[in-house]
Amino acid sequence: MSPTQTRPRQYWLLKTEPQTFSIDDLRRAPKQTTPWDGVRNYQARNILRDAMAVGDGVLIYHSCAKPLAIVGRAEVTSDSYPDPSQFDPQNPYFDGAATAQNPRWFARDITFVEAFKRPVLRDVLAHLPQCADLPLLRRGSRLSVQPVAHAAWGLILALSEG
DNA sequence: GCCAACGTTGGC
DNA sequence: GCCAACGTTGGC
Repeated sequence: MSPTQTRPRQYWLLKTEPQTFSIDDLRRAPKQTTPWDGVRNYQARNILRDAMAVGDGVLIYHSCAKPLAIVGRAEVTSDSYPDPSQFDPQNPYFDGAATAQNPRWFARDITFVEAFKRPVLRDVLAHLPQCADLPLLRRGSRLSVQPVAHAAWGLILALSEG
């Protein structure tokens, strides 16, 4: 946690395909922490780089999964830093246009907080007025790093507790 | 596996 | 700067 946090805590949602990286992978990661890297969309990049802050809350959503659901919670635990994968030619996320002086893509560390006892299903979210503004539920939305309003955050946590 | 929606690329 | 083509995402 930053001792100099200067704004109210904000909330975010991160999409991940569990066959690639799941909430259990995060739980079992060293220090229960992972770099959230490989993001190659400018809008998502901007959120990652500029909008997030240490201490912010993060919901983890499993896409391409059964069931589609928010499955747990994490916390932002680092400032943004250049995503190392953009510099590695062996990495699928390599970007030849990026340089150390002028990185294009950014990452942050996130740390496991809990796996929901009751994952909050997409089908349920879709019926909640408090969640109507979630980009997640917008038709055709592909944003993998997105904001979550306070009301939605509170409701989702309440639902996760049953 | 399908395909709609979206973002990016590149020719002009 | 337009826009068609293409690749990717991600629910269904």
